[in-house]
Amino acid sequence: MCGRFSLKEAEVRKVAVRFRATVDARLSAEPMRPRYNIAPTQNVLAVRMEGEERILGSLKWGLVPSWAKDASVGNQMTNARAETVRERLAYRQLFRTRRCLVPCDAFYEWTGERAAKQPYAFARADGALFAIAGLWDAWSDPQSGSVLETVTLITTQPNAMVSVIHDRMPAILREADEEAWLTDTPDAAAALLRPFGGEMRSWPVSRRLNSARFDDASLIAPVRVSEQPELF
DNA sequence: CCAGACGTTGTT
DNA sequence: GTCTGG
DNA sequence: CCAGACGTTGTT
DNA sequence: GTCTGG
Repeated sequence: MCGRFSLKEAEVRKVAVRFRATVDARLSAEPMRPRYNIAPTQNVLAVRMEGEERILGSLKWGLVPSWAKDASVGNQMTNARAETVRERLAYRQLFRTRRCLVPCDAFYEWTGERAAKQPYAFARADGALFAIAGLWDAWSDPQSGSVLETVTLITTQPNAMVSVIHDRMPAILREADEEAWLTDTPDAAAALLRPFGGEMRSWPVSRRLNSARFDDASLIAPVRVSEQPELF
């Protein structure tokens, strides 16, 4: 699945250039830092269409559908399966109208038992930014009236490299397909949700990554699995 | 018609 | 075992 | 995704 | 909000 990822690029402006997007006015005030351990419930950057324009903004990871009675359902909706996303009632409509791109430079998958969960990082071979396919929605809090914008990340079958570690991976779009994901028909968009075919590399990383309260550069450094100390 | 659901992962 | 929080 | 909590009463 | 099941 896709339950953690990194985005080391802290310059929102640079991310916006890569995705040919305009920075959302609400983002300018938010200071950014490099992120190595982005977890569900946290805010992530996302590119959405607003009319003819791509807007780079911030969404909370964990979809809260517009019809939800309260925001807690978002905890259970961090991912949507590519194989069924067009059937599922909670996602069907969003697939037609609210697709987005989530910028990322590595994602993590785990192997092993609960007592010794070992994470691995996966990145493009060239280290470049890429986009995970997402769906977003806006939810109005009936109490306060404030609007919460949220996102879910689509998962698909693993490619050869990821399948060694895990049986799911995020739906990564080729750069050439990003425009179609944002603007083309649902049928055309659905055809883009395939296991990533580009060259990737992977390496084991620190088990400190397991705890979402850690977030520093050491988390993405390669480790030797056999030499990791007990940490919890 | 109304009521009730609307999700994924991993683990067993 | 299952849910919540990060 | 994983980690950590999972509870109430009364008193400070 | 929208769909499914009864």
